[in-house]
Amino acid sequence: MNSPTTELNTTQSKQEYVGTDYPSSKDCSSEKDTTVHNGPAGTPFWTVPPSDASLSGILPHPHQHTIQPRVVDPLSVRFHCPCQSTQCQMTYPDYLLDHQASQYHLFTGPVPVPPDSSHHSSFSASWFINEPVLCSMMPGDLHTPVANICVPQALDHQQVQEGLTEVTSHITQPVVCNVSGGGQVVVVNHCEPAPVFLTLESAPTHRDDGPAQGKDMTMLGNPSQYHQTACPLHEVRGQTANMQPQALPARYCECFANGVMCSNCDCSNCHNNAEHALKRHKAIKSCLGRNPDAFRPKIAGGKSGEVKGWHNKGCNCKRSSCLKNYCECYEANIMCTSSCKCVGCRNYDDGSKMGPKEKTVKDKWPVSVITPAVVEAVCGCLLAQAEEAEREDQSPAQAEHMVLDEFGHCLTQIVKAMFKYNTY
DNA sequence: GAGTTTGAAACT
DNA sequence: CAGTTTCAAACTC
Repeated sequence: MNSPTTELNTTQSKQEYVGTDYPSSKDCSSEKDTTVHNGPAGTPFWTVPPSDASLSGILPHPHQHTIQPRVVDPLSVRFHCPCQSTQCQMTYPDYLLDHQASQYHLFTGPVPVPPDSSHHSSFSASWFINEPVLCSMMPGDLHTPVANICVPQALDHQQVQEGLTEVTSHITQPVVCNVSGGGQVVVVNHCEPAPVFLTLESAPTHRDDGPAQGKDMTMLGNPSQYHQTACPLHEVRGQTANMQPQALPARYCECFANGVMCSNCDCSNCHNNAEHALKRHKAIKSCLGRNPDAFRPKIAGGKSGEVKGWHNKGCNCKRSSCLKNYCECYEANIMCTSSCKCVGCRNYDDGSKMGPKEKTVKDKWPVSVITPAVVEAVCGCLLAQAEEAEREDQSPAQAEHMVLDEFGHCLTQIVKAMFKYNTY
């Protein structure tokens, strides 16, 4: 089974924080935020209305579009929004996203554009996917926020290109991006309390340094999700202190693998830092060339509810029965699925966990997609549809029809997702 | 803390 | 794609 991706949004809401004004530890899945924050230049950070607790790709919403990628570059895919509506604020024609995906769904709420923001229009978009979203922009279009990144005008072309390439190389998880009119770029991780800051100078040495000052396009990922501690001592194989390596270590460094630069690590002769941005970029490119999923989180989905997610590739354990932390599935506290190629697996739910003989892959634990989050999302969809019917002054019968139609869409998506995950 | 086991990732 | 190598983390003592 391929990586079980989903078009279902199981994340219930989005939070947007400006600067350091974010909670220290909150489960974003429980958050609802419909307020409008003021950005540094008085530009509002628009948040998405609560009806966004929706299943992506389900709502026939005027601001929701399925964007089909068109390959432009090995590192990026250009997306074209089909929306021609003036109501939709996606006024930027192109979206450069993660090349790994074949299809993304972009959902935007009605975003009012301040009258003075012809260039730096506030733009809020939530990528309802459990896939990495890599944002980039079009060369030569420096002033146009693309895929929710706003580039300060002070940057020269090369900076922008290099910087954004860095950005595209490191956002390896779903993010909600905000665009400010003042030049500060704030990318808010969908389920992390701390924003992921894009800055324009060399990276702060520690994430706690707070928001960067808007000079460096180096991506400072929030490492907490994938990297709780600094990466351990590692040295590039075959590389001595005197040697200039051709590329960064393409493996074994957790920071690098997670798409973040080393910070406060015990690395020896580390090149995974802003100082070696070019080499780092080359290494990233090289890695992606070999393996497009190289910077993809291993564990996807399952932000809330009983199902914690799934392993994108599946484990390959042979001797641990998938009951030790050697097993990535077990370590992530998830059960093995048909994606796994493990031998003698006992990491499945048969009620006893004592299965003496290996089950076939199809007997293994099926990934449930009907999590509480999904249920809630469906309810949100139905409610949004009812509200829309009300706004449009539809008759009760017509409103009922719209809601039922929406429910049918939701069910279709759920069934699709179930087949996608479980490969029955 | 040292040595062993294990499995992911890179490499061939 | 399969086998091998390398590595770091998990585990054991």
